[in-house]
Amino acid sequence: MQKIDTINIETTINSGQVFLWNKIGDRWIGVDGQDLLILEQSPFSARSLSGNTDNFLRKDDNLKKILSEISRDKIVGNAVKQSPGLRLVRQDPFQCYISFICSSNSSIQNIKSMLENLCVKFGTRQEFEGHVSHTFPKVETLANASMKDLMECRLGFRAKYVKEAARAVNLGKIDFAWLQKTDYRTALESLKKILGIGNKVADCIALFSLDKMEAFPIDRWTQRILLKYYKKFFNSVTEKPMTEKKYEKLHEEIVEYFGPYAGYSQQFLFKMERDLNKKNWL
DNA sequence: TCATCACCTGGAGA
DNA sequence: ATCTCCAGGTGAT
Repeated sequence: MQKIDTINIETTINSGQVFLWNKIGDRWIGVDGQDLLILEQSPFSARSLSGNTDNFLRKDDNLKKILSEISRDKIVGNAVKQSPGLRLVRQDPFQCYISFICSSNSSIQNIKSMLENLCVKFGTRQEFEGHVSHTFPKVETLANASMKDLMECRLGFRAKYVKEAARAVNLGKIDFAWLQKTDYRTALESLKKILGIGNKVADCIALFSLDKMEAFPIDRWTQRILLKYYKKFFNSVTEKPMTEKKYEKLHEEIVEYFGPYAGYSQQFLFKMERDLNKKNWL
């Protein structure tokens, strides 16, 4: 039985929050903004170019409190038991922002491929403990990238979204430090002004990089989960794609039901249902 | 406010 | 081989 604050790396990497990770031997190697991380399960070790891994691993979270709170819901409680060591990680906001813009109407493999292409074309080549990787592009680089280069990364119709989104950050219209400090609702409104960011993508960015624990991304999978296990609590949920208004209404009901750590609940539920359907991530 | 529909791309199944 | 459908959605009518 592992301690409550022991992270299970593979479970966490394969829970749908990150894309740029690869397992090489016993090591998980990942890109987080300008940083590279190497994680090993046993014996546990976490190392990075920057020297700081606590931030990424959310060492400041009170897991005991969070897990016990979200486990008050029986189904979430089972999901928590089913995926011991599953954690949220705190991602580089710009990478997270671009990643989920790229995620729209695409498959996991495809998203990963787009992001890898961006790193190779626009990132910095780095060597870390014998592994060669490319870091994520800097804001300015992506903001000034040509459409031709972006299209060569196979972004398809997302190329113009990525370009404009990067420009918005470069111009200061999007300020991640500020978004981190402000409240969930304000952060969401700000993000949704960007072309290519709707409710779902905004929620992913808010949860995975802006410390908004009440963010609860509702995608096709989450919707299925709500319909399957929580129909009587959220009677407005259907299998049809949701409109803007319905999404917001449902989210309010969700936070009311799941509480301030709804984002953590979502992570466990999502992982549970993906496993049930034998869907792997990376 | 809501329902349709198109959208780059690559992989899976018919 | 060729086609169709779909994948962690979103924007434009």
